[in-house]
Amino acid sequence: MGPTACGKTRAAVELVREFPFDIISVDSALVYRGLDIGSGKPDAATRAQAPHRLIDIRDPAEPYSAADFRSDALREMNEIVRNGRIPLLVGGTMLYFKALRDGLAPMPSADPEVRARITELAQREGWSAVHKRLQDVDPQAAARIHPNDPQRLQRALEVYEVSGRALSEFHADKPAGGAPDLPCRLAFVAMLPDRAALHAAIAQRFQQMLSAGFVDEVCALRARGDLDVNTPAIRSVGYRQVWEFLDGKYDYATMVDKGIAATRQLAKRQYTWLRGWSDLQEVECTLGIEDGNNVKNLLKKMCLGATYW
RNA sequence: GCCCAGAUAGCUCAGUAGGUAGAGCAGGGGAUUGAAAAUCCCCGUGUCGGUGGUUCGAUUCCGCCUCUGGGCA
Repeated sequence: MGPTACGKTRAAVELVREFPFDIISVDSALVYRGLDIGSGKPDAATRAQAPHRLIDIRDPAEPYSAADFRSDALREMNEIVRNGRIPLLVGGTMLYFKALRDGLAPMPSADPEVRARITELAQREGWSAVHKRLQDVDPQAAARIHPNDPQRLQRALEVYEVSGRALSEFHADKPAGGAPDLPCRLAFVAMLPDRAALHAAIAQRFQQMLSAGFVDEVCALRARGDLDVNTPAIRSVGYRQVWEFLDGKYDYATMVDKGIAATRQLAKRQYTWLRGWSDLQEVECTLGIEDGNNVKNLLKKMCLGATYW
């Protein structure tokens, strides 16, 4: 695990050379075909050397969710374990890691029609109306979810509309102690570089993406005609800013600044997740080529000291 | 060289009829159950360009200086 641009892929590629690991990507943007440059997707040569599962498994117009990830990842993990190998989950989407570790309460999945109805209500009467309605059907969720948080309000009301049952009840159903369906034990290792150093790496990488044709990649996605800035895939860091630049919302220099800032903000949220993560092994991360070795050495130590596998 | 307009938070700027100032963005902290690279919450002391003067008190008014735009030569 680690924030964006910390060198997870590079380290993973080194690990598969030495350990019997098969890589599973834990990344909500890499699942989309056609989001290559701007998502930092490992290139063909890298993937030939170190195959990644759960990359390019969705069209950008299709939704993907933490629940989808969980079932996909479990399927892949089972197969890898059956082959006598070890799953190496690599990525920065911390909710996916959490969903995998703790499980998710069994609940109805997203329903586009219900969502559209709730959005319509919000447009007509404001999100406070949605919050009020939620207060009637699920006071517990209404108390927990901030009235300004449209995404969570919508989801909570959606669950009720679809099932007639409160989101909070579904949550309460989930047995504490989590996920008995994992095919192996999980060990969490994080790369957490110095923040200022990461910021420099983020800026450099964004420029590299632009040199590599990021804007053209977004042009190609726009040319399809069925995507817009509200599509989850296009809301990804960088894609949204390039898209809005191409819309003429701001100039190129502003796009670069906003893209880099959005990436830093993503990294910040990833740090927040990881600071609170229990049983986390932190590996020394200097953003250099030696990081792969640092991870290797840590894993060897963990093998000696505990029975992780 | 002359005239005009600026100079206030990291950036863009607002403001103070004279009582030492606040927005947006950036940044920091946090939350996170089928959109999560998403969505949301909380956090604002800074020689108010420098220096003299007027004043009980100046970032605010006045003079000079410096710098930055724009105009005229």
